[in-house]
Amino acid sequence: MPELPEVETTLRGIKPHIHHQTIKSTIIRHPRLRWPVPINLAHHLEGQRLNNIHRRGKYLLFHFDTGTMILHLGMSGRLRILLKEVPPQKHDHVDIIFSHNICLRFTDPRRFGAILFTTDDPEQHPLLKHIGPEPLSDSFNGNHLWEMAVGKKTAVKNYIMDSHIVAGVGNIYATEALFTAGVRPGKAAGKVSNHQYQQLATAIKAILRHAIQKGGTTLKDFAQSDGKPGYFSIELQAYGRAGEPCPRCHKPFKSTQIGQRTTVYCSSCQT
DNA sequence: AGTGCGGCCTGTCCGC
DNA sequence: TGCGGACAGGCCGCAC
Repeated sequence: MPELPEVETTLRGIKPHIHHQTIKSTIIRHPRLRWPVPINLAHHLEGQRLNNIHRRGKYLLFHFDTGTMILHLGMSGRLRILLKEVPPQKHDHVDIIFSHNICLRFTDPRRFGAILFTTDDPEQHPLLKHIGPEPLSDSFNGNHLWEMAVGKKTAVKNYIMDSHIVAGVGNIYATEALFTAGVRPGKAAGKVSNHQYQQLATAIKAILRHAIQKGGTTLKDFAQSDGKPGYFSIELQAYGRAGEPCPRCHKPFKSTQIGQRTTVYCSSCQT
């Protein structure tokens, strides 16, 4: 499922093919995503030149003179570049075709993804307005986590997955970062020490950077025509390893539910 | 205000 | 082998 590194890799994969290109047509086969795809999306896009694309958290923002298309991959969404015509498959919901006949295809089996359009400042859009700092920026650090956590009783894992605290940390990398930093995921956010938050911020940055770097090797996959997704996996130390021995202390990993999400941790190494 | 949980979806996996 | 059910998951938006 796309986490921030996959979204960043998607951005890098598609951008060279469509940057500064003009949209010829738009095909919406299935408008029922997380929210309905705007009926007038084609009206906003057709004839428009793509000025730029950038990422905010797990959102991709496509900038045009007429406004901004906001796209989220949800948990099963994919974007591909098609260099030639490829018959659409079952879950290929939206095609955006550029004037040089390159197609940007949005595929999403579970339809938790979203495609929206705003004519206003996208940073002021309700979905983006209150989002926290980018995890790889300098404004995200241990002090930020520490300061925002004062008095919070929610589990630290929920806390770092809250997009208002920091943008784009999902279940997989939250689990991994908590393991790396030695922080128990169920601990109340307000009870985590400043020292642990420094470790945690460092771990979040490191794992995201590592995953993005790994993703760089798969960029070519975004322009494949055979439908192979351009995603990748890094070696995960804790996520999905319930019952397996902790690589540090060899005690079996425990599994629990926090905020209705599967959480794996080492009861000995994470305190 | 802060916190927790319901709901949207479908592919995959498991047990019968 | 076929089928039903549980599960996974991001994240908004509601309810307490």
